[in-house]
Amino acid sequence: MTLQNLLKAVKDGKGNADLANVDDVTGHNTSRLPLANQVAITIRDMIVQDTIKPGERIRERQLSEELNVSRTPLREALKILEGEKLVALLPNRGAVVADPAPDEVRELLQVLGALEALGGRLATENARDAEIAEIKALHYEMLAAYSRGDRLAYFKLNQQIHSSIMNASRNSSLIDTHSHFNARLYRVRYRSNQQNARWHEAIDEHEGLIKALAARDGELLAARLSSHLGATWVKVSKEDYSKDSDA
Amino acid sequence: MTLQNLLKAVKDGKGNADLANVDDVTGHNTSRLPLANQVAITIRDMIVQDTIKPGERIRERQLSEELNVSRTPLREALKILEGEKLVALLPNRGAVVADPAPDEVRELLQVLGALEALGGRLATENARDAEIAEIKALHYEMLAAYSRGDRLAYFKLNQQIHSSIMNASRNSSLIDTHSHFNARLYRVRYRSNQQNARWHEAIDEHEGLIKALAARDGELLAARLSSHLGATWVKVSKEDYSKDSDA
DNA sequence: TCTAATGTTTTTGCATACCAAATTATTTTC
DNA sequence: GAAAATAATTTGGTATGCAAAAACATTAGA
Repeated sequence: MTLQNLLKAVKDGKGNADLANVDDVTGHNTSRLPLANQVAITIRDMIVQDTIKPGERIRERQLSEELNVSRTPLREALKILEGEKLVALLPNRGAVVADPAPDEVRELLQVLGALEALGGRLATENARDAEIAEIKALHYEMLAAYSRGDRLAYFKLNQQIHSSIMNASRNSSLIDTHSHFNARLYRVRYRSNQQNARWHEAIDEHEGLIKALAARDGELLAARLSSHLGATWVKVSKEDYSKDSDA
Repeated sequence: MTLQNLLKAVKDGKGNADLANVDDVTGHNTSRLPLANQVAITIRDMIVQDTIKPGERIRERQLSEELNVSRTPLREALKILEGEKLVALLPNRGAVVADPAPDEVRELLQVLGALEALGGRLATENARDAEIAEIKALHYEMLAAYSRGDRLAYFKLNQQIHSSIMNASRNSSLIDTHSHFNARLYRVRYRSNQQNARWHEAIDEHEGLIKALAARDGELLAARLSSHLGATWVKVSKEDYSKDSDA
């Protein structure tokens, strides 16, 4: 894409066409966000979706040309992502996509477990019946995906269920932090989902989650959520950590 | 501080004297960090220590002159702090120091409680005996401060105890996130500490914490930590939320 | 006197250009 | 083929310019 197009697009008033200028992952409209934040969203998506791979360098001049923004907002975006630990900024050596070591993944899963436990507890207090019904519905859809062997659909529904539980907690700081940690772990869990052979244990665990939620048993749900994440670590840690692709 | 001093200090070669160029709050040497990060540390300290007050506007030209940095790294710093929710960046209106509503404080305390609960549990597993002994020692110092009616010393020791427990968890992601939330709540808790009349309940609670830690009873410590934070909310929520000073 | 409309000044958001220092790539030398 | 010297690139930071938005001041009008 040339500068000309860009200028035109920009003049047209609604932002930069190279930055999917409509919605981000969470469905929010981003076109009126500061450019740096839009850029951050774009890069974040690239990282989470494995478009740029862990350890890969991000060259700011190059990327700024690809996205048709100047270095200034791009550098700001990188600072944002550094704060989210999705990139590491090495002094004088620029940005690389974060590549959490197994130990760090274990740590992150522990924290995520604690966050989800709290979220679960709060959800049993605050969720509306309709929300619980919807989560149940997602659960059945997930079972359907499982039954079909559709790992991708399974994975996405699984994520959706967990997010929905968090949303039902009504604690926006918690929701935020959770999605933050989730982003850092997304790739690892995606890969784990593709490789893992012990699918139906996870299904059983999920069954238990839904029951605890339906019964509005906060303690039980909290306990199950955090042990669920513990089990995730067991799976992840047993996997082949060597490089490969397929996103 | 004048521009002149600044220029001189900068010329002297080792960085910017207005950015306390040696150590930050956590005792780390910052002089080789990127300027934006140094600036972020400086502003963070100003916010936490109430040098700039909640709701106050941060004018980037003015502040960049005061700190003797250009607008670019300052803007990057603000993006960092926005990610930490210590400042809010309003489009076309710049930065204001975050001013969490009571509801948000409640949310944050819940999350902090969950984080500390996890930290406590892990600490009972991972702390060395010497660490526990040190935490006990801090506890007694805190009692001394209580006995003297020295609220400031009490407060700082209290913070230190909680941080020490988190450090003993050996989970660096957790430690990070905790200190992050702690920063957001620092001001509120400081004020609460100054105003609160029910000092000795807190002392009792602390007594319980230390016992649970010494006994390496993870569940108990976790439970007590999170209810301790719950009690903090009860205190905070009852306080006078209107403006005033004294930091 | 308060409100509203208008004009002026300030600030923000972003681009561009420039440069030193550090890093990386390439060549030369042994 | 490794090491050293050299060249090319990249980063980190400054400075500057400028359009658009917001804040502020001023004046006019009910």
